[in-house]
Amino acid sequence: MQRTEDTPPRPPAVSVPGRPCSAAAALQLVGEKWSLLVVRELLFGVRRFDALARNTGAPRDRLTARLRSLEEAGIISRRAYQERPARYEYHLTEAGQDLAPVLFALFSWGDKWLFDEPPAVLDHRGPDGREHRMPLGHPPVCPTCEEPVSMQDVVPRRTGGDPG
Amino acid sequence: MQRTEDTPPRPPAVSVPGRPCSAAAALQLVGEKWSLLVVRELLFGVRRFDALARNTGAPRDRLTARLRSLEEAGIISRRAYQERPARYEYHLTEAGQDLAPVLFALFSWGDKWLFDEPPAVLDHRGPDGREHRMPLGHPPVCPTCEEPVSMQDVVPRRTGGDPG
DNA sequence: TCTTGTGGGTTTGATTTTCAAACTATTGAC
DNA sequence: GTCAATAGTTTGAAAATCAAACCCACAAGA
Repeated sequence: MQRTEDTPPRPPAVSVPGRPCSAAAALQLVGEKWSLLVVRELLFGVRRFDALARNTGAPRDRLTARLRSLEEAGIISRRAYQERPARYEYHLTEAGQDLAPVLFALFSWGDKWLFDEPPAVLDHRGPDGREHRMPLGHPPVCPTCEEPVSMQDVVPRRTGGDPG
Repeated sequence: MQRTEDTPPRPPAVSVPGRPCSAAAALQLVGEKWSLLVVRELLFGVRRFDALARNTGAPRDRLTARLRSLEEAGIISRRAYQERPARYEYHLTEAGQDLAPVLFALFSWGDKWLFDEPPAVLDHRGPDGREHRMPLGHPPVCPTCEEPVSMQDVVPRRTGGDPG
């Protein structure tokens, strides 16, 4: 299936087994091994195949497969940065950049539960150009009632569509 | 390896290939297929094997394997709720409950990019006991400089440990 | 007593994924 | 003419996944 030049990359429709759920649908596109690590590297600005392989640790053939499926999912785009010899680099689409909160949440959880001292910290470059440590891991707050959200108090409700 | 009654369930140490990173470490524990969907169901209060199998869509043998590895990872605990016949239910540990933000981020991304109308919405039961729709998907804001965070402006820095 | 149902799994055998390592192809630099 | 760099592909073996069938202890109903 060839994507024409002018088709805006947008994730395709997915169907999920079990409970109808956006998170499950999301995981169908980014839940395979290495996929989110590839997104992490692209978020950090890494662009080239070899660097992606080194920084993720993914086997090269798996990396190739993931890059293809992420591209098909509209999460990354591949573009040549030179011809002869053909060389490519990978970029996140807008949908791909929007995965940053997922990575932040994983960073935060890993920092809290898996390490006494985090193996790496994130610095944020603010609008003044200066960098400062970026703390992660503020618990989610319901923007409506402004209470911290415990999932105990969250109930999923189906919207339209076929009944289960 | 038997876990004694008094050992508090805490995720074990993990090592990751590629870039040293808490997110990668987190994915080693919850990145296998079905794991995060199991956590989702437990967050929703589903407790029993059969219901977990139905609601996630996981094959029963995979579900068994995931429940065991999540337990070993200190993310869930298994307890008998009756003997004769032995019947079990599954609960999230504190570490497991802390995965809620990861699921929220996936919900949010899926809602935004994969559906015109979300297949399910989350309602929040506030402290007054009344329920209201819970909007997801506010972009992350740096708590230090209070700017919305673009990952373009985030740089990972290694902390102590062996140099790469 | 015999059957059916429920809960929580195992087992089976086939398919699919993953893996590390070796290999290829194109080109520029020395 | 040899070397290195980039972006993969190929190979053959190991591991993970799958649907479906099976199992066991018990309870309820006929």
